[in-house]
Amino acid sequence: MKTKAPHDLATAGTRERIVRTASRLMQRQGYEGTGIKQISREAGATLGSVYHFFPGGKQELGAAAVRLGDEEFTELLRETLDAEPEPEKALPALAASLAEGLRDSDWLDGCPVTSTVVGTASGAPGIQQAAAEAFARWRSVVAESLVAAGFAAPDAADLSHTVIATLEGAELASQVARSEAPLEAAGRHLARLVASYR
Amino acid sequence: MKTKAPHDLATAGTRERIVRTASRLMQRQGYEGTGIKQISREAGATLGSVYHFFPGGKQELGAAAVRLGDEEFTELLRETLDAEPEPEKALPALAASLAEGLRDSDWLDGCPVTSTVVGTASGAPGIQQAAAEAFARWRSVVAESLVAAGFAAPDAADLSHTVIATLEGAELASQVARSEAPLEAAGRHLARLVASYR
DNA sequence: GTCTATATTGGGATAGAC
DNA sequence: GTCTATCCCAATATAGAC
Repeated sequence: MKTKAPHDLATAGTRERIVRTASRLMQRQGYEGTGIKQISREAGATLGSVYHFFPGGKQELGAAAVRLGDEEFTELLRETLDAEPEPEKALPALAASLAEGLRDSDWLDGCPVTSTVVGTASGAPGIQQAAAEAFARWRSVVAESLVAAGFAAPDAADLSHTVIATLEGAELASQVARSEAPLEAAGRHLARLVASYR
Repeated sequence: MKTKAPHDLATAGTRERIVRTASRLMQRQGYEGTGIKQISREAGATLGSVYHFFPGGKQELGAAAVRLGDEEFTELLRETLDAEPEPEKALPALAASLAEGLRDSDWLDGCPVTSTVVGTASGAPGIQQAAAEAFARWRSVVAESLVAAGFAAPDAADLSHTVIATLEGAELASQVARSEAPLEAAGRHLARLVASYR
């Protein structure tokens, strides 16, 4: 098994510092709006190191950044859904978590996967695929949680589509409006929708 | 009253050709991924004409592109909601319209407002504000339609948040997954959610 | 209003010493 | 693995003739 990743940037290895910096910058500025030179500078690495670890250049780095965002949100999903076995309570808590992250960053930090993949559909298949895998993984985490809470498997699979889509859309709407209202409504309405399948 | 805009690019004036081309390109490539030279070339205008009509440069043009996307989706919303007075039927129809647009463009044309605004939050306040106004307008169109269908005004205002957020998120999820499934589920679940407030 | 030419900056990417 | 220097090109924006 590989060495576990340290959680703070200071003690992380070069490769990991680069990926985390790329993910954070692309989350705020998008893929096209983020330069490799800026990433290397803010990660405290040289341009040579970036191309050493990512010979595929910016696209390979973007795909790695999306995969990191995938892992992070997967973890948040699992934690929140495990902490509260009733989805009717876990879903509003999840929406509140997202709202907190947005507000604490002054509405700058939305979904890192969405920010990175939007606008790259045409010319970066690796990034598009990494994002598709992220969405699919999140859905399966939600679906498993619903099944564990006693929902029928087909209902759970179906609902997982809308849970992820609604959270994504509400996070975007909250960011644009600079208001927690869309995420608050989303959490409440998702709980109500799920409850209607009991 | 001003002259009505022609609906095909060929007979449109220069300024309008530029805005429409910018909107279409930014929808596919994002704001940062789209160059002014590409816009001028594909619009059949010279660079000088672009800066003549948009002295504020790319940011002013981006804001105009977002406003055009706002108008277009507002129109689709009004048409669909007026054609079917029952929201339980209109909402799935709306989702199906979005899915059709995505599939017909080979999953390239998502929401032009979202594509353009994502990744510009930090440094382009005009674009961010135009997007905020678009989301607010769409919400109010949905809320008015729900009130007309007999829903209580507070419920309608509240639901309008989730209707827009879910459609946006599902359109994004469908685009990334290259599948109509997220939008199909969204339309069905929104109808069910709205029905629960009857 | 339209066009061409150009100034200037920064982008991604590479080479090769260490 | 790290670092510096550099190539090449595209980006936004401007100037000024017509």
